[in-house]
Amino acid sequence: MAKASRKVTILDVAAEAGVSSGTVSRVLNNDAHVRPETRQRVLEAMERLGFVANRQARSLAGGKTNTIGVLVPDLGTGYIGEIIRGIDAELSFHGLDLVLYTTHRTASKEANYVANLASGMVDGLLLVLPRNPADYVGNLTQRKFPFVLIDHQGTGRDCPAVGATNWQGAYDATEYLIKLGHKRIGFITGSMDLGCAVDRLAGYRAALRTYHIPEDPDLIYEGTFFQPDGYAGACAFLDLPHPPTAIFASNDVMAMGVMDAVRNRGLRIPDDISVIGFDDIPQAALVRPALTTVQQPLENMGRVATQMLLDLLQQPGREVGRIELPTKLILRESCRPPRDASESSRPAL
Amino acid sequence: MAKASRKVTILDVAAEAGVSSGTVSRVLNNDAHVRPETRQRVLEAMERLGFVANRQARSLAGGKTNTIGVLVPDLGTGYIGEIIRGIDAELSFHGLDLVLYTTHRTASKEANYVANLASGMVDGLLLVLPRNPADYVGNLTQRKFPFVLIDHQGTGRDCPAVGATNWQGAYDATEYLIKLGHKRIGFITGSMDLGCAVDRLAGYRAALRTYHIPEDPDLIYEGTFFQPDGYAGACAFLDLPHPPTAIFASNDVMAMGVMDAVRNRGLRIPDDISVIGFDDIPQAALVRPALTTVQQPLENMGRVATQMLLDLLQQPGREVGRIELPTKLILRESCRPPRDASESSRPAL
DNA sequence: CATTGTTATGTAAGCGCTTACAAAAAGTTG
DNA sequence: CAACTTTTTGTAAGCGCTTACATAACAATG
Repeated sequence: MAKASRKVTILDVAAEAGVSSGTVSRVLNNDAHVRPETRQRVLEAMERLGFVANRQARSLAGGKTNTIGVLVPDLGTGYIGEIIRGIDAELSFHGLDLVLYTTHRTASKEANYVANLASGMVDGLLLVLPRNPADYVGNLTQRKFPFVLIDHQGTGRDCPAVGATNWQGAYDATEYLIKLGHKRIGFITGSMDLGCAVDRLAGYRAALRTYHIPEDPDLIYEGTFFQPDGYAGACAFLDLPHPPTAIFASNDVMAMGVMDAVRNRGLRIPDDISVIGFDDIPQAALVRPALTTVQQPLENMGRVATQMLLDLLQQPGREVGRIELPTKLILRESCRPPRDASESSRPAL
Repeated sequence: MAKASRKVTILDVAAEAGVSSGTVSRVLNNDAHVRPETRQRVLEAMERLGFVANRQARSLAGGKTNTIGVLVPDLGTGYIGEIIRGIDAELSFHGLDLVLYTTHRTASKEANYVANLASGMVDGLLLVLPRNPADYVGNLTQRKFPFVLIDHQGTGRDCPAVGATNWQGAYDATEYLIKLGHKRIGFITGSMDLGCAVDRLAGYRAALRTYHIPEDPDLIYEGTFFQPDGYAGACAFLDLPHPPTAIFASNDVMAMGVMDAVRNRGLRIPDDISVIGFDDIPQAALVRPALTTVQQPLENMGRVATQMLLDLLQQPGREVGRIELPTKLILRESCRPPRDASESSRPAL
């Protein structure tokens, strides 16, 4: 008995089952207008011949690819991997394929991929940490092409997007440090061309304002989400005449760089300097002291974005806004009240 | 001027340029038999109309998909991400698409995907950490369907594969611990249905034999490459009447579980227990103390495997064997001589 | 039993492109 | 200039499947 082969087409199955190719196609597509006995006969013929449908032909003839394009800035970080895991799970569940493209953080490459993919190559797009969505969001929306942005803010227009409460997360983390008694809190930003980085900085600033702590520009270091920037930012802060007593980094990887720098200065965490990160990647719990961080529901973001996209596939042009999944402050061991804090200096609650 | 749209076909371009669709196709495929002036005219018409070729149609008519299927057991770990990064880079360079499938470590799902994908859906397959290649390797080889196994051993036949020197890597790591003075070295295996796990255990055993250290079955814990097994294995070792002074885990993720368990016992790394992992995923350098580990050239494995596959695409049926890329022991901070070691107890060099 | 309505199946055009083969055009040689 | 060769282009079948429409078969009703 022959196994799966390129040569078995619906014509072969039709001949084997004694029906037309149209009926074979109906069985393939679970059309209701097939008698159960006929359906069974066709399915058995498929099994006997080892028939496997040709996806290209189905896409071309049916006008659908059953494929979703996923654009990511790069690979290899746990952050992206967790999001893709959620995407992959949802797509698998719905029998859709995932085609992966890496933009290498290049805006022109991103726009180029989008233009190509949205021209019939995929049924929809998931754009993870997009660089310049303003370049193409208007066009996609006008054409009712289904897409969802993941972890993004800032196109100047309402469009399908899933993110986390970056602002609130950063506000909560800063507030927590303030309530511990910290009045000088260093902040290391992410890449400021990304909306999530902008929101986290804004949350930090808002918490300072709420508690009437003046913002000190020397306590804000612009980073790029990479570990060396955490290290460099912490060194810059510790070189100040009045160094901070706490450092809040915009992601866990940079927070680990901060921890390195603090230790290299012979200082202790959290006795001398408290540290907070953002993301709650698995390693945050593994470092010592275990990192206090703002947890992002990465995998769930992937899932929710995919579900949103699938809804859009069913109802093209439907109005969908932004969904923000809650962040959560995860308290571990990297924070404590500042050394010179006393009860009288605590903010009134 | 109209931009990319599904509606522009080669017929439109042919009309615009005043040639036949056959000529448009020749230009599309860089056929030599087109006059330069004609070619230019057609390219300009494509530009004017915003033509984008339909990939499904090209695949169906031309019999090639220009797509490579990549099967992985799961996502979210740095290990897989690094390999995919290498694959992605090579495929991008050659203008091929990457379609990603996750088998969720299920052998039947793996075999099913392979059967489907190898039936004209993709031009070739890259199988990362395959579960049961013996199920389908014979069929693929017989049909001259191009595939490459990544990080695999044990199909009982020679076939295209890229791996790392697991045996040598484990031998080197164990040797290093022995030379530090450790005589009781715990070993946590990976999933023993994977060849790489088998090789690592074999390398560990070989090093013990070389230095005449008797193998103690209580010092070998069978794991599955997941972090909880590292934790559980370390707990089992530390509960022994004569616990080990060092623990070598078959991958970094489990090594991090070991670190957790050691700390929860109030012990210090490396003062009380030395720890070694395997892989050198990015996170290995981030934990504290930084993990000594056997580095696998993950990204390069992805690259080399992809190059091998591209060669096979050009010459189907060509005989290709296994390539092993060298591992490398990366010394960091998680190891030191055992507490009771003295110079006289060091093995003679 | 005749009529009407519903379900099931067959037929064939077409999805967008490739490519073999035929025809036309261009170039070379004696 | 005629004959021959090479290059370029047009034509049309076909890749494997979908699906609109026509036809056949079956069921229900008066």
